[in-house]
Parts: sequence; structure tokens; C-alpha cells
Amino acid sequence: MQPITRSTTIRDVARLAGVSVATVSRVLNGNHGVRGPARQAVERAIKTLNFEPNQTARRLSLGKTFTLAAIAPFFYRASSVERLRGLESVFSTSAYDLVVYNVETIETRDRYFSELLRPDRVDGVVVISLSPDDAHAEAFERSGLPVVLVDAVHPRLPSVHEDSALGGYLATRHLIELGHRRIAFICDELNAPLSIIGSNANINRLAGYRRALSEAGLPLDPALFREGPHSKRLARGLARELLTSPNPPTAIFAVSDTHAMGVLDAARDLNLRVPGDLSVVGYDDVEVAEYIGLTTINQSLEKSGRRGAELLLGLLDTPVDAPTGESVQPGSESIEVTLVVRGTTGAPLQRG
Amino acid sequence: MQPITRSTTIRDVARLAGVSVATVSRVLNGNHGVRGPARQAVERAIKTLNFEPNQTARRLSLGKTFTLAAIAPFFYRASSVERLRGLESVFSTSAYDLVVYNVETIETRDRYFSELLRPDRVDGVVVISLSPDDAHAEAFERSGLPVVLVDAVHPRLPSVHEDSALGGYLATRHLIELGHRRIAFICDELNAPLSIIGSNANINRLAGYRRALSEAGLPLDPALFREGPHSKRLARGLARELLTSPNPPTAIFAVSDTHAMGVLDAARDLNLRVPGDLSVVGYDDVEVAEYIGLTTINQSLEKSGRRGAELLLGLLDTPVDAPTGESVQPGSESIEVTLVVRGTTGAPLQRG
DNA sequence: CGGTAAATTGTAACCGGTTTCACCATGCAA
DNA sequence: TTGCATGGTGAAACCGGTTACAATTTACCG
Repeated sequence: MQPITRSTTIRDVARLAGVSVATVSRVLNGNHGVRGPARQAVERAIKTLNFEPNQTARRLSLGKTFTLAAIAPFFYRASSVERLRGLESVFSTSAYDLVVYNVETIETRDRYFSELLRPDRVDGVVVISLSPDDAHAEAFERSGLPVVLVDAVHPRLPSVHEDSALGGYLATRHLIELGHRRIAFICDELNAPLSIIGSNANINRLAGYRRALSEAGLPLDPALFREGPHSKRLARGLARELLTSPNPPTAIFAVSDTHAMGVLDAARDLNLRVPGDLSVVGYDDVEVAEYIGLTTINQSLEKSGRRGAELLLGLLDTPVDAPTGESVQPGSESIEVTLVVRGTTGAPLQRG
Repeated sequence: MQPITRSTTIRDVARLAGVSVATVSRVLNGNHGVRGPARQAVERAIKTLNFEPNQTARRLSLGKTFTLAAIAPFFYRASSVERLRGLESVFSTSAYDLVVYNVETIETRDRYFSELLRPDRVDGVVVISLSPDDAHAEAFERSGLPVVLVDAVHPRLPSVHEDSALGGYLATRHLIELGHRRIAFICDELNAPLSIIGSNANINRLAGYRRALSEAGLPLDPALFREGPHSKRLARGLARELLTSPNPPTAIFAVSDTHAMGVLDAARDLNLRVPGDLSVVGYDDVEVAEYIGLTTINQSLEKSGRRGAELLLGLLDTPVDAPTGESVQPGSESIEVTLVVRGTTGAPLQRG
């Protein structure tokens, strides 16, 4: 049984135009070595037959897939979607298709890292918010595929990442400048299995927090440090612990807006006024942050996606097999972060 | 100049196993017609060479792309992302890759609709929150590609959509049952150019609103109807108009949570207590809704994506060229909607 | 106008799988 | 033992493009 409609091929065009397939192919690919009459005949035939070259066949013969992969915890981290948006805006103007691979667990991450990284699957990969370990990085390099990390770093791979230490520093300094002296820090669990997923942003933000404190000559009080899963509800519990302790903080810097919302919940539970009794700073500047008036750190997530995409396209133009044998610089870059002051921060009230 | 690493092909495997490529291919595809010894030799060779068949070549010879497309206004409508999540969860367990095409304008929509709908590009398409017109629908059918609409409908195409009329009805009836008599309705601009993008959910929700009113014997007051762009800020203005009118509503049903947040802003501006002075119902149950305690309609967005994906996979198994000539039923289905009562609705205060 | 270089064009061999069809080796009945 | 059905196997033809290489034409020179 034959297919009802056989799609028109380059040979049909060649026949109609009275030339060889090679000539048609040359016209299709903008090759200059085709003279007027032949070129016109081919163009007319293409138009007549409404011919469009078969992508799959092109891919096979060119040995390229014209496909790029984005691997990310898209739904586990709201920020991934914003970054994806940046990727998409760049790739949609290129010849590449964007295939998304969502990672929810370490198993899926590892599966994608090993299954996808074959030149016959994709031409390049953007990894978002997932930190590859050394074994992964080596596998990436062996595959010969261009890989760009976004919101993650590895010494041997190009990346785009926000300067998390700076973000942590800016948030903390803001609170210090307002007059706060006891500033708590709430972050994701630093050693949880899930922290393998996710970049080491937490650690860097913590580093920024510490630097700001030490610059101001403030002590680092372990009693003001809490870690817990990326969840509003659990952050609420942590905040409650902090706020009901003997010597509570007057400000809390949360490592994400999600955490920060939990902190605000806790403050409401305890009838604390924000920012009078408690100042709160979040991180990410997700959409809700503006609505609830949360002071936070903006990382221009979309921009990071865009830059990552641009970096990858750059790598695609300059293939790995550099004739000199000198490997190209990984070329990491960082995206600026800015403090967005809204209504949840203010000077601490003087206590009795 | 030759490529540094030629990937291993099926012929390498055949040579090592001492069989023909046909036999290797049969083993790869689980064909039963290969006897013990040959089969084992092939399996050993595959393992030894760490062979993985080239996807592109398979695609070409099978005439399938193993790729599905999702076309949606991903970033213009937050709900698309939730639905995408549903799609992804289904497709990730299938043999298909998911390529995303983001639509921001009518031009990109039309471009994707015409460029993508070729059998050599994808094997199937899910269209999210974009209503195709008759010309599009016809083009879809001509392409022979399975297409499933999610959050959109067309008489000649299979679809998964929420019962928007029911949602509108439930929201309104809830308010009526609480004792409200003057219930306003705020929705997207019904005739704006952008309404071509987007499904006709607004109209159906309005229909549900009307039905609930008429069932309760309440009049439909045009003074209580407002339309404006999908924007919190503009909804705030519309709500202010309503609330400062001579005979203001005691409740407002907004067609999206975004609109509802604008309404809440307006209430705060006017020092109206919610729900004492004003009850508010939204629509969508986006993530923030829970945080701000908004009563709203939940449409299980993710589920609609999942069902759409399942529908598409079903269509892929039963090719279009049905031998009987009897075309398969479009098979639309609707997803249940539920009312989620939170803190923004209550009985109206008795007025002096 | 002959001769050579340069530009066009066509033939056929790729890319790496799948699959038809012919062939050969069995197994079983006559 | 022959005859035939059965089923495993391989050679080669696909799928629909690109491109190396050879053949042909054209351009330009003395």
C-alpha cells in the first residue's frame, strides 16, 4: 500500500526544471555557481511544485541535527522558565529547533546527560540550574558537543551565571545600611541530595552575606542561620523558629522569593509588622514579588538565558576541532544583579 | 579533512558480529525473526562497540521525525507553562522529542502554523491557547498531521479544554449563594486583535456568569460589565470605576487571577475590606492565588496538558489513512473545573 | 582561431539506517 | 529419498538530501 501523497523531492524539481539534482541543491543553498537560465528554471520549478527540502534528509547528509537541547528543572524552579524564555527568543531567530528536557530527579538528569550528549541527537546543549560534576563535564567534553551552563558553573565549561555573591552582599548591605544589626539568613539545604540539582548559588549568596557582615564589623551568629527545602511552608517554620528565639533578628535575608514569602507568612502569624518589626529581603524577583511589594534581588533571568543562547550559537560557529590544537577559552561571564527596594525593608524600630 | 571520530554505524556492528546489516537492524527493532546464535553475536557486538543507532538516519528511512511540536503563547500567558508541564510529563515517557515554539504575535503564530505543519518537520502538534480559524483548520487537515488543541476549540479538530462556561457559572453561583445580588464581571477585551490569540474562554465564562444570574432570577446589569487588557494595572482601573459608581457591586468576578489582583489593589486603594465590603473571585488558580488567599476557579492546567498529550499519542498510533475511509471522530473532551474557596469571598455586609 | 584556465553542470557516491525480495537451510510429510 | 512449507539470512534498493569529482561549457589570452 502506497502513501497517498508522496511529498515532492528534489528530484521532482530537477526533472521539471530540466537540470540535475546537484544544480537544484546548489540553488537551494545559495551557491553562486549556477548561471542565470538554470537558476531561473529551478526557481520556477520550486515555486510551481511548492517544494521545501526535507529537513531530515538534510540533517543526515550534512551530519547536523539543527536541534539544540535545553536541560533544566523547569517546573521545580520557576526561574528556569524565565531563562527558557531568553533562550527561546534567541534560538527562534536561528535555524535551530529548541527541544526541552525537564529534569525532576537526579536520575532524569543523569539520563539526559548521557543520552542526549551525542552528536547525532543535538548540535548543542544549554544546561540550566544544574551543576555538572567532574565526570559529567568530562563526558561533555568527550562528546565534542558545545555545552553552555546557565546559572551553574564548572571550571572547564563555558557558563553564564549571576554573581550570587554580589547579590548576597547587596541584600545584606542594604539591611545593614538601614541600621539592622541582627540579620538572619535562610537558604536551601546545602547538603541535601537535591542540592546536587541546582547550582551552588546558595553558597555564594551566603558568602556575600558574610562579606557584608564582616565589612561592617558585625559578628556572624550561627543562631541566625537556617536551612530548609525550597518551600514556602517550610520556610515559614524556619522563620518562626528565628522570630520566637530569645534574641530574634530584626531582618531576614531569604535566599529565594519563595522562602521570603514563607517568612512573611510567619511574620503575619506572629503579628509582626513588616517592615516595622521585621525587614525581609528575597531573591529572584519573580513575578509575585512585585505584587506583594517584596524587596528582593533581581537577576534578569531572561537575560541570562539570552546570553547563554548567544554563547552557544557562538560556539556552534567555531567548531571544536581547532586546527591549532589550542582549545578555546571556556568564556564564562556573569550577569549583573541589582537590588530592588520595595516595601518589606525599612529601619528597625528602636526597642525599649 | 576527515572527522576525528567517525561514529560507529550499524555496518561496524554487522562486521564485528559477522552478520549482515539487515540482521543487526532486525535485532535492534526487536524483530523475532533472528535465531539465537546470530542474535547473541549481534548483541555482544552492540555492547562492545557501545553502539546506538543514529536517530536522523532512522527518521529518514522510517519517514517519521519522532518529534512533536507545542505551539503556544508561553510567556504571554502564564498558564501555558503549566500546560506545557503536563505535555512534557507525558511525552518524556514516549519516544518523541518535544520542540517548543513560542508565539508572541499573530505573525509568529501564522508562520509556525504554516512552516511547521509538514510531515517532514514533526509527527504531530499540540496547539495551546491559540484558536485556529477555519483556514488554519483546513491547512491542518490537508497536512495530514495529527493536531490537538488545548484550551481552544474548533469544530473540526480534537481538543481538550476546560468547561469555561461551567467555571463562570460556579464562580457566579458561589457569590449568589453567599447572598450577593450585584455581581460585576471583568474580562479581557472581547474584540481586541489579541483576542485572536487566546481561546474564546472569556465569552464562555461570561455565558456561565449569565446563566447563574438568570437561574437566580437576577437581572443582567450592563453597568456591571467591564472589559480590558490582560493586565493587573488596567483591571485596577476598571474595578475602581465599578466601585466608585453610584450603585456599586458587592462582588466582582474577574476572568483571570491577574485581573482579580488588580481588583484587590483597587479595593485597597478605596479602603474597602475584602470580603466584608467586597467579594472577589478570580480564575486560573495560578500559584500566587494560594499565597494571597484568592477565591478562584481551578482548571487543573497541568492535567489539560497531560490529556492533550495523551490524545495526540493516541492519534499517532492510529494513522489518518483509515482504510474504511470513515474519518475518526475529532474526539474533544473537557476537563473539569472546580471552585476553590479561599479568603476573598464572604457574605455581603448589610447596608444601612 | 587554437589553447588553456575558469566556471557550470551532471553523475554517482555518500550520510546511516530500514525493508523487500530472493536465497538457503531446515523440518516434516509423503 | 523427494517435495514442499517454513523461517532465518543477506544483497541491494530504498529514504531525500549534499557534494567530490569528472565532464562539459564558456571566457580569455596570445
